[in-house]
Amino acid sequence: MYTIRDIARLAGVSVATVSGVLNNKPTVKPALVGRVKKAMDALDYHPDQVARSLRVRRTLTIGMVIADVTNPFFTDVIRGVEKEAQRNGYSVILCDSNEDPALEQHYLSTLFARRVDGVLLAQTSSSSVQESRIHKRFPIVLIDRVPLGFTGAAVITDNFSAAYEGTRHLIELGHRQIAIITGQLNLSNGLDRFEGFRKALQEEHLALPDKYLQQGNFQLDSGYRCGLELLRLPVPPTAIFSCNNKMTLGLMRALGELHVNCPQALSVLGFDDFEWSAYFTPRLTTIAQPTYEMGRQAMQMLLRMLQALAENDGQAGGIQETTLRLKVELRVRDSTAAPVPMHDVQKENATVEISNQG
Amino acid sequence: MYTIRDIARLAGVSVATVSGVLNNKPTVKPALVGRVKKAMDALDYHPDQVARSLRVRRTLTIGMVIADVTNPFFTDVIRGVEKEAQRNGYSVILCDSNEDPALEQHYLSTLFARRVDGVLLAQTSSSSVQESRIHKRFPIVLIDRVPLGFTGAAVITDNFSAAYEGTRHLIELGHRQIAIITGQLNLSNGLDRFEGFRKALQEEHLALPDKYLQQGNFQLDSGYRCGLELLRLPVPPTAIFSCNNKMTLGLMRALGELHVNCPQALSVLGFDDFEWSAYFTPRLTTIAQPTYEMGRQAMQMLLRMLQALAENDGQAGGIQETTLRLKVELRVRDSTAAPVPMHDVQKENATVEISNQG
DNA sequence: GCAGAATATAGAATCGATTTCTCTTCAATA
DNA sequence: TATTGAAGAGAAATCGATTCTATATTCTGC
Repeated sequence: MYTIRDIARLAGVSVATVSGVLNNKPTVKPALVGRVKKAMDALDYHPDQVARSLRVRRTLTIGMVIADVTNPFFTDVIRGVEKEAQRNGYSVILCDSNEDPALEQHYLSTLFARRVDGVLLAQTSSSSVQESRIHKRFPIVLIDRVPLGFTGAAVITDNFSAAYEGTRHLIELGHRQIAIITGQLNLSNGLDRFEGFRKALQEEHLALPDKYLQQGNFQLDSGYRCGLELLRLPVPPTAIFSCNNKMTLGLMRALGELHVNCPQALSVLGFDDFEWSAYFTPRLTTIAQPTYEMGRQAMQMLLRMLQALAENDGQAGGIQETTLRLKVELRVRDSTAAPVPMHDVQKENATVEISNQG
Repeated sequence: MYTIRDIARLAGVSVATVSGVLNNKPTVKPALVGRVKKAMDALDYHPDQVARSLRVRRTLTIGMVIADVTNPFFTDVIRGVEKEAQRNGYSVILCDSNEDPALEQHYLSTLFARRVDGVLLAQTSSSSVQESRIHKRFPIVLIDRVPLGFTGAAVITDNFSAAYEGTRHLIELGHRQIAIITGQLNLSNGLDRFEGFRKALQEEHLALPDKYLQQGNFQLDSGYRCGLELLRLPVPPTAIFSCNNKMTLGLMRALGELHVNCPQALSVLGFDDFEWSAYFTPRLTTIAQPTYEMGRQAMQMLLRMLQALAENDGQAGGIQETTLRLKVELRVRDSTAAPVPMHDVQKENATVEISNQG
């Protein structure tokens, strides 16, 4: 393993000159640049970023802490982050907190010890980032979820409007008995979706019976359980709004098991689009978040914060970044349709019974 | 930001003692350990891993280069890697090569410059790792794909047996006209799956018409295109073996568009299981790779290599790691069934024509 | 051709940890 | 009491870059 001194010796120049070449300093004479580069090629020299990081106090590395790499929502976000990071010479240390606040804390400490320049965080509990101690360590951009009332650096989607528009879609199809399967309500993504839903119902003076409000936890299993609950009600809803991709899958499973036809007997609207939404039977109507774009924007915001820090020589100041709220897109496919009048539904159910026995 | 000297001063000990405490050296007296720890707590001191890495020439960081974070196969592998890495104090720098050999090369260079201790690599082209230059830089464990004839450090699945068993399943159901949609054949995963398929056919003296062999590229679109191709043949197959998850989705889309009933008119067997295989209509019969376990095993293999290197003081030697080939599991669900006798199929096709027009 | 400014380069200090070396202190043992 | 050894203080070297300072060199204008 060669060092900058080996290169300097071979090229017959000083280490400062080699460093100048490495950092494209304009003061180095072209003739020397050539000699130095030739020496670097000859020894297949690659400067040690660790040493460089120690000296310049920048690692060109950021940490990304997410709740679940397995969720296609996050993988698309990762793609956007990675792309933008790579374009700017940054590497990304990925940490999967697995929805565990303790593990999340542990990862944040590790990232700090490794002196990452900044962090992108999809927090699992609202408490962890409240601590200003953590914010003092490095710039943080929140993704997808923010604590209630948070207005700082973050990239999220306009969950309220999204849920509102989605629910309007169901109402406009003629649905009056609409149920919801929510996620956790202590973070913005869960709560705002519910509030948007509720507002749409209220505007139309539609009731939301207690039984029609099922609280899940964004996991597949909760969608399944809440789905069974709803479908077995004496008066089941004619449409269900499921607040994320995994719960929608669980819900579809419940439909399948109870042989409930979708969309004839029940319309399903799911939050989060994903590559295979369009391959389901029926093709799912979803609310698509601009996942890739969220990743890109979050990384760009973090880069701006890092730049500002560098320019102000470590002092906070300059333009403060504020929460960026991206628009979503309603993708109407085949899982939502006008409700069938009540007696028709009962006929439908009768048919289902027969096919159950057959 | 405090340094080890600040701690030493505050605790009234030497820096060597603080270092001893940090590294759990048994020579430091318990009383001093307490005093040092109190000082560290008081200043919220977190030792600089960058400085440490420079000195001890280990970063406790590994690189992971994969072809597509968006593929659930890889995200499950990542989970396994992350878990095992975290348990051993390692961090993971994730790089998504996006199936681009040039980008893969770029990432390998970056990882080297950052002095990662080792690399896990799902290579996109067989050429890149052949270069011994790269292997000299750091230990590498290949995942999922190896160059043909490779026997070094790698964790893959037994693709040959998997494809063989899967094809046997189709044959035992009574299928005689079986087609395949393969991936690229220049890497082990693509080729071995095809070979296993071919062997099963040969044993039963079943023909493989040229038209029944469709070469895709592991992307969704190719599964769709190859699927259309197969379904429009004058004599379409009664069963199709699709060699990865994305192509299976594309194939299912082709089925849907042509209104081909699965499994009545056509059986589909897909390589790769994923969380939502069981939520399709029909539920997909798949060959499930132990993805999480692959990640775990690969990380463990890399850790063993690192340990061996440390013990031999940087000299290669000791036990050489060899390719680990994990078993797969055939998950029979509803997309495969016995073929319908020919005249029934024609009836079926007739129905299809009608419903096409309707 | 030369003073003085501008600039290229050499040499040394630096980042913050680990580690080595010398030397002191104190306790246990013969 | 003398001897041995352990624990750790204190100072300095080290990892491999960057960067500051001082020196050497080139350039400009008269």
